[in-house]
Amino acid sequence: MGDPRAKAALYEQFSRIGKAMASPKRLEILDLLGQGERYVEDLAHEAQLGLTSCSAHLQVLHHARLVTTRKHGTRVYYSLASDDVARLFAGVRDAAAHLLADVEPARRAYLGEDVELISRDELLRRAGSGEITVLDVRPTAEYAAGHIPGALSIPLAQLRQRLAELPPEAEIVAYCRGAYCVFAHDAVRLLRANGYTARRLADGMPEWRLAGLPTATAEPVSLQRA
Amino acid sequence: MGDPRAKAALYEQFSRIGKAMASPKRLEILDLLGQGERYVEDLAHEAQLGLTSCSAHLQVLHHARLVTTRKHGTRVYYSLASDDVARLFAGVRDAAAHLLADVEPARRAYLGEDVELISRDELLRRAGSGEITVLDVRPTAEYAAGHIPGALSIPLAQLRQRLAELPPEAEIVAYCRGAYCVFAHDAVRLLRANGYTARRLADGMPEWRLAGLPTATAEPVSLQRA
DNA sequence: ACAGTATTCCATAGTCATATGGATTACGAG
DNA sequence: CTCGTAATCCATATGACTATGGAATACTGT
Repeated sequence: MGDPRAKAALYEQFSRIGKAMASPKRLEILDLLGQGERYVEDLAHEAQLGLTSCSAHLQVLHHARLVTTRKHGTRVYYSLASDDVARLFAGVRDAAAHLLADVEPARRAYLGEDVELISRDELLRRAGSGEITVLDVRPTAEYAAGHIPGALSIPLAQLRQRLAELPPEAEIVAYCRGAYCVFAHDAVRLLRANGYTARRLADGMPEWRLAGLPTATAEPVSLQRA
Repeated sequence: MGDPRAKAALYEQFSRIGKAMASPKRLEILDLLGQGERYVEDLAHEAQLGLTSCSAHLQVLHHARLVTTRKHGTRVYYSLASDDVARLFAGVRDAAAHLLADVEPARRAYLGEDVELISRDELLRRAGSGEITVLDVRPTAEYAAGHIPGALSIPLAQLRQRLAELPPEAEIVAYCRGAYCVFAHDAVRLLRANGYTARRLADGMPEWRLAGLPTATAEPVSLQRA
């Protein structure tokens, strides 16, 4: 049946991927990197980690080759090694959602009440007619790194002050990092409270990209940096 | 940006799946369960684990809901919770193969020289014509749990004594548990050394099933149990 | 009810993972 | 060349994971 030590060595290699995804903080980092490259301090802040812990987690991900690095000036920018990694993260996240009963209460506790959804397919069907305004509520840097073509960029933090930029009659579809990101949830609730017709795209930018749909980069349609 | 504790709790849930796949032995168990249900002692023997360690690993997998149990008599049979789990394992394994340079040498060390391949597509194209004999070289229990319709069952351990059962002129396609299983490799090498034309199906039973292709169960075409 | 077997539970020892603070390295600006 | 900043390296304390042997539990067959 073959050399047991060689077999163990092979599964040992496979497990490097599993080990890299065995920490909640590392999964959070992978999720963030799915939006585009980021440098260490930024990731540490966003994932609520100490700088050294964050760096250590990034080393683990790098050792498992899930991320690549690029040096620019004094900063080190990390990105996902490939779309396979984004798919892998999505697989783990969705498997958890299907298999673990505790995910649903945790999701509700974090995201709050459900808001009305629209699927990617429906959005694509109705997008051409001009009756829908697509709104990207992520930070501008993530919008710049890749967004749905034609989407407006208003980060959630600025949305309340910039409601006037939205066409009052159109139906608004807000999207963000994904189904487990608060931004679009909060945005839809804010918009509806202000009389808009608004729904949330069922998933976020990474899924859009993985579905092979076109994306646009750079030059925000709107102004930036609050 | 939402409650950090709630966010941590959510990613904590996701990481339960990652933690379950963070051990080489547990991945080996998942791979085995992809062939069909198995009881604890059998798994312990096949994965070269002590009984209690194996049971403990199975508890971890069960706690992450990757496996389900069925009691029959004094035995507990474990199976994968769903095809999603088989897909998830395949994703981790294939990600490792793509991302980690150390996988290829480990594969060669375990499986030996490469043997000639045939893809699922080519097999399907040429299967109807009768020029190909499909040979399942896994243990009979795994054949019984699900095999390619029309495949002959000759477990690798019996192949040398039962060469006469194979049509001498036909081209033989051997398959087993998957691309990282020794059985089909050894079978093809044995067949070629005995003058047969033989190739290995590029992947195994789980991939066949996940591709939505038909499977047959029970009643081996050939006799059994050496 | 009793003996036998499969599995799980429990306690333990050794190893590995995580977070953190201080020192070190690498780079760019002046 | 020197200073300031970003990131990594190093040492350490704490907590988690793994394998294993012995005890306890659950079920079958007689």
